[in-house]
Amino acid sequence: MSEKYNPQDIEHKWQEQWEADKLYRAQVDWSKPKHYAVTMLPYPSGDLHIGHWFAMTPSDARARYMRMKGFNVLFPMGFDAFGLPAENAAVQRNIHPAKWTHANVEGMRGQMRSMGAMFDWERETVSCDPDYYRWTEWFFKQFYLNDLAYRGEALVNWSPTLQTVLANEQVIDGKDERTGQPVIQKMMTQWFFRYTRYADEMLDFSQIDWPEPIKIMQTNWIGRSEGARVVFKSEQGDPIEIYTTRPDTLWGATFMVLSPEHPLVEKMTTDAQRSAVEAYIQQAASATEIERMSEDREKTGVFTGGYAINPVNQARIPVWIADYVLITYGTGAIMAVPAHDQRDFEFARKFGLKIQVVIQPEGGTLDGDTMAEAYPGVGYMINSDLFDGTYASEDKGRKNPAINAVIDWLEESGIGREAINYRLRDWLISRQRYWGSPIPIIYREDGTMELVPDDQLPVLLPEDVDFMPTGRSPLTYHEPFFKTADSEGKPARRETDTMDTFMCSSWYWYRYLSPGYDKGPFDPEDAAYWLPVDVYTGGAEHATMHLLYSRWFTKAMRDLGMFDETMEVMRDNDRDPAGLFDEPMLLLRNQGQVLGGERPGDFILATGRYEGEKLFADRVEVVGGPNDVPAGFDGVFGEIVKRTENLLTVKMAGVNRVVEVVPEAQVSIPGIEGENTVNQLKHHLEIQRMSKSKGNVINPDELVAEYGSDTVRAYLMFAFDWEKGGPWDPDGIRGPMRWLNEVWDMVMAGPQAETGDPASERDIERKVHQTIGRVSDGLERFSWNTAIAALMELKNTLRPAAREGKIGREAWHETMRTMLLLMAPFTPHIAEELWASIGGAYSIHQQPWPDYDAEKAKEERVMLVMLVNGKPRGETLVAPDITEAEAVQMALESEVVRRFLNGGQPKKVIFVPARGGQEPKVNV
RNA sequence: GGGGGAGUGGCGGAACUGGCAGACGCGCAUGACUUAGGAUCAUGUCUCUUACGAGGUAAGGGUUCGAGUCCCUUCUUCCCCA
Repeated sequence: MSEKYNPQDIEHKWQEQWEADKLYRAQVDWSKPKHYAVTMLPYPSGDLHIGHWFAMTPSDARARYMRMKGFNVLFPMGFDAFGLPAENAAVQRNIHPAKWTHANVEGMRGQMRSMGAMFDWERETVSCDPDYYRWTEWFFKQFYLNDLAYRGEALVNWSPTLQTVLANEQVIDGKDERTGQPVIQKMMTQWFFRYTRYADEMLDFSQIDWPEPIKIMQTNWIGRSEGARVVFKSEQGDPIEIYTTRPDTLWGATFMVLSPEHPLVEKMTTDAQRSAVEAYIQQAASATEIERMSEDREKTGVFTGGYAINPVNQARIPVWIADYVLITYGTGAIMAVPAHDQRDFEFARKFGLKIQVVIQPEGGTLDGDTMAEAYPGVGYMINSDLFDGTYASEDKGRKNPAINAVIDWLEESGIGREAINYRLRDWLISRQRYWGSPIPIIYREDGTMELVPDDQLPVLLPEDVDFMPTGRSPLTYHEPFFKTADSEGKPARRETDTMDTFMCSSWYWYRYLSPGYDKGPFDPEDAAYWLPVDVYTGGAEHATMHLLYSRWFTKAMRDLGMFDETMEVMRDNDRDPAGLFDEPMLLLRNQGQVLGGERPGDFILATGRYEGEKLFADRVEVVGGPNDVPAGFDGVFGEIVKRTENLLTVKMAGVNRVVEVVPEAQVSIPGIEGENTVNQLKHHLEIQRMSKSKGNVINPDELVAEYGSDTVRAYLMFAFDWEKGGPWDPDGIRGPMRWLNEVWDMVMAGPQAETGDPASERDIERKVHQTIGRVSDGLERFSWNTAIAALMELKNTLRPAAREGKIGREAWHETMRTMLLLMAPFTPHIAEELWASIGGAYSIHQQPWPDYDAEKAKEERVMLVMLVNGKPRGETLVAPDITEAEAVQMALESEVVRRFLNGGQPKKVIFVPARGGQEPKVNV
């Protein structure tokens, strides 16, 4: 027996060899078909965790497979390097974000090399490098020059104590995460991209193969609705435009509701109502939009004292303000039709407003005074002048006869017009942070603004900055940065907001193509060959953000002519560019998350009132462990094993106890100053999801040191449903470890006989071809676990046969060669080493993928399964291509079937022919 | 609150268009070899039943010759908006 399998001896060796030979450098080669595979680039948090391996190594396996299939494969890697954690580190540890980030990039790049992936490191891009963000800024300029970027008003999180804007992540439960100070919602001027311009096009997925849930989520996120815009007038004559999806209910509008932020509120408010209105506006400012959209919430609102005229029937209706109307959706004002809209109904009931029925269900007698809930359904229009009797179906938009007729009439009479509305809002890209790409804008003394000229790009982030622990961006108090001059040399102020990091990640796969190129974001010569991205892999959590921004970006680039040159080069090379620049990635697949394994939960002390076994806790304290329980403590204490909302399951003396944390409970969490809330407790107790702060990290470096990279790769691809992910099980890795050990021993042992047993060799050949089919299919379908299961099965078949000398020298070599080729994408190092040991030519990764031969894979005899009423009753050996007539006859004549039919006649006879590796079946 | 998933042995999971549920692996059990075993090898491993057989894919209902797969109701759970 040869030496034992020791991954440490071979993995590093081959990684260096591949690197030295530039084995994975991808070069444009028009004579070969290309394959551009991208996996989402990581944020350089400092530590590569198992989740990165889970996302990247299967993508690598597939890229390797495509290469063996004959494609010229580009598989690059980079870092999404701007973002808040670097700034937090700067405040907490007094390290400059750039330094922190680059150190992390260094470290992670090194860790990533141990994956043995075929990343082309010469194409690495790091989004915080000036060489990269120069082009992020350039994109901003192009969007601005083409009316895709503009300045507008938006609600932001404003801290009155700190006098600064906070990012959403910095706000928890309406308070600043760090200081616990209250945060209010305030309208401020921000930069936007015209996201909704491509809303309709983004609803069209016909050109891309993306997972169905992603398409549904994006569709709902865009939220297209059809309806009408109608102009009401205040009694003073000011127009108040509203948007409605139900213009057929206009006659039932008995009041109007404006968002508290609506510009007309002040003018409409009467003196008598002024103080109430102002108090309400202040109260509304402290609620977040998510809270305001919640339908369960008790409706609140205040009468302005003003009235408006309903343009369809001249009715004088009161105007209210309420926080369930959002300034950022539609027009910030609604007509309220309480009879047919549930939220309006609840509002009207609460404040005693009139409810007027205008859609009557067939044969029904709805009455506004007595109805218990809004009736949004089907019926005939009533109390609607000339439209009385028009049928309102359940269809939306123009398909509904009532809506259709009313829209026509609104347009004829000039009261309103047909309109499409989107839930999607424009993309707010301003961030009040330091560590992001600067916005290349200068504000001049006269109030106008100008763009920073191209030859001055990038606007560099200053390095000599101090971070104050307030959450305020240092750019706002760094004079050398913001004090500048305009094109005429007059004093001017530079924009101190930076761009959303989603901007950086919306175009990085273009930069990979030519990372050093300085005449544009990418070189058309490279782009013409590689684009578009053929396969994109990453987490589904990016469904409505990154993946939608990316589509918008590509469409905008296309319309601004940024691909024109690329298309020219394509045509020069006889490649038709039609439709290739409408979408960034043709095929998308998502992996799930690998969760941390078991770990000790947080230990808490809780006291309060008992109801049976359950404790309603009004005081909860997070402590280090059992040693921190005060003597004589009489509440519930123990480890939290589970948390659902504010229900905690606490393991106390081996018994699980349920603790409900009441909303006003007094909570204390070490490390978070001031008075803590239930929400912070919830936040703190995210016990499952893996992250460094939660202490249940699986460190891939340690696993690699113990088992080797190939085993870790194989385990990650084998033990999970890739799309689902799941908790890490430290024991399961033994399976793949044994597999590789046994493969190693088997190959190293060499052939045990000069000539083998012909029948066994035929069986082996069949198994090999079945395996080629199954492994290829698994790789095509992103079903790594079934592919590896097939390889394990092959090993299980080969090993005893080889050991017993049933495979002759020649067949043995042929079989092992094929098996190693099939393993190469998954476990590249051991495949290379064993390949070399049996005399294969370097490198196995440059060999063609084995051909599948269906004839060789075919079984000679298969079981015919005979079922009665869907239950298997018997089986018999037949030829795989048995005809229906033969099979049916065989079944009907068989003893088992006759016995189960019990002399009766079959209701129906169904024959299912053999297909896809399954046996033929007869059901009677 | 809204949106999207997922519930299959002790565990991870398989079952591609409805067609023998539990492939492959972990764990476990029994035996073998060992000074030893967290090594290796062999066999077994959904439940009930002596057997014939019956039941079984979160719960309940439906469609079908046939349902883990399709439809309806309920429950649980994870993710995203955060």
